[in-house]
Amino acid sequence: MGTALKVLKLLDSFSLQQPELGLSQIARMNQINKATALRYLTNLADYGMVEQDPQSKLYSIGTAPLRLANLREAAKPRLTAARIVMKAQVLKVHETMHMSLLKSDQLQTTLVEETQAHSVRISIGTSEILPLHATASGIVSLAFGPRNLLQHVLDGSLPTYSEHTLTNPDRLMDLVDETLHKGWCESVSGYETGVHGFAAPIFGEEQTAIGAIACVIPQPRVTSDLRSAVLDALSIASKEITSVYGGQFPANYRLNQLQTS
Amino acid sequence: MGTALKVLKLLDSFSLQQPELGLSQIARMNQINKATALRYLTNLADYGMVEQDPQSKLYSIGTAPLRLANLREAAKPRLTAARIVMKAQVLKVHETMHMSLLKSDQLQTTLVEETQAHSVRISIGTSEILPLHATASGIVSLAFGPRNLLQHVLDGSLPTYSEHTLTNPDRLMDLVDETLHKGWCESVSGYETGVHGFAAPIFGEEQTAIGAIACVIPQPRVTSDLRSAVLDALSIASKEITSVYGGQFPANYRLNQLQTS
DNA sequence: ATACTGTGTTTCAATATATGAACCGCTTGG
DNA sequence: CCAAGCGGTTCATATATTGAAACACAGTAT
Repeated sequence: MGTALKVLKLLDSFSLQQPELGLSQIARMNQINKATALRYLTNLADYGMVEQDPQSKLYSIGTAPLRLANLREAAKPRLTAARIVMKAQVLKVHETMHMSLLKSDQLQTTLVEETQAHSVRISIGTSEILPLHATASGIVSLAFGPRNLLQHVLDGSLPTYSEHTLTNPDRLMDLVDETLHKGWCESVSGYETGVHGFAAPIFGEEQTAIGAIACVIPQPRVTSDLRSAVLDALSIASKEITSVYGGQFPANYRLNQLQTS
Repeated sequence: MGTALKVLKLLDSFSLQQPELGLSQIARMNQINKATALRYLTNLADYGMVEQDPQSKLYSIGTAPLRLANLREAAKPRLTAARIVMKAQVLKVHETMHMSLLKSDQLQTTLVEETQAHSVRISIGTSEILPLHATASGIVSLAFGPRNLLQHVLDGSLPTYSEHTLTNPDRLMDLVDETLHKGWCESVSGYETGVHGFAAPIFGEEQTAIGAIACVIPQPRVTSDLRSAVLDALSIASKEITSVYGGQFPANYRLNQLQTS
């Protein structure tokens, strides 16, 4: 492994829980010599990747990442990058996918990538607001999103959209729990009759989902082979779009293919 | 110079004008061997600092900076970091400073750091909207901000706030031109009588100001020594806050102490 | 067809660079 | 008052970096 890569990996020492670290601490975490750690950090600081508080001597993330992030956003906006990821997966599973993002309490459809493989396909409009309790994307958002969101939905009314819409708070909680364990969610005709929805979370800051990536399929086409392919696609898209948004997966998150229930 | 720093400096090859670069191009720009450039870029790509388009083989900024920028923003928000910078300068010049940011067409005061050194000092409220044509911060924003902003202001009315408010579009243009050359602006009683305002730009994406940092002083205290100290402070604050916002100075920008006119 | 010029990538001996144990000065706490 | 922790420095040793040359490939002009 090159020296430069080892230097860059020091950046992974910093986290939301420990945004500031001392020299010896960093050396211990990465199992490198203190002198080496100092040289690494000096290199990072020279470029602005980290900065050091003159008083406390503690290191933290610097301003260079902000500059580079601005540059990236200008050159390759998040939405564009996310769309590219989705296109690739749609070409693999031949089913329509959409991405929705949480705007305060609402789940807003932001990107839709329709498959060209079938004449019968689901059409969703951009900017559509999805009900949190009645869609796979919504359930995923409740399970992995901000803590207060679930309570807020349970406190409100749970409108009925189809005969299969979950309107019982207890059963909704069960589904959220199951989703937390599986890492993904399947909604069977919960929003529109005859439509299966599969969704996986998109994470922002560690631990919290900022939205969901989903695949919607007309019921007759759903087979176990297709389900398996869709989950693979969602797993990849979830990872890559999370990365495109600068997010991080919680340490314990995994998308489990096999249904454990 | 350490290898790691040389590797990091490759990131400076990318710009808004050239967001995608090839291997040979990068090697030439940085005057390093092609093989070395490849190793450097591989290191950067392994960490996600850059990414390579599989088809075109071109490199661009990757997603790691987004992740690190999120982390930094969570740990040390821009506003907090900017306030720290301002505090340090206020302690040096013993005069009140404020930072204002452009929100679409309006210049909104966002941070105020009052000096404790004088009993007579200017008080400004946060969230105050500053007139673009009548304050030093406003003129700086017109000079270095978005292209259409100046035209928009000239098209509208220019309200009078004091007997010294600039209401003549031609003289306003002159002041903007002068500000463009000097890199800073002084407003004498243009907004409130008896108040001198000094301002320098804060840049976001290259070439465009996102706001201004200013120092406001009661007229009787303004001396040439103080003016000189204030300009030094503004120069430093302008640089550091621009950096804290992940911005970059235009290549030709410089804050000129000596008034050339 | 053929030679030319530009890619990106690989190899390997020469050498410049990174490494880590020991040490220093300092602060903290028992 | 000593011991243990910290951040930072030194320098001989060892290891990782370097760059010329050669490679395969893709256009482009001869």
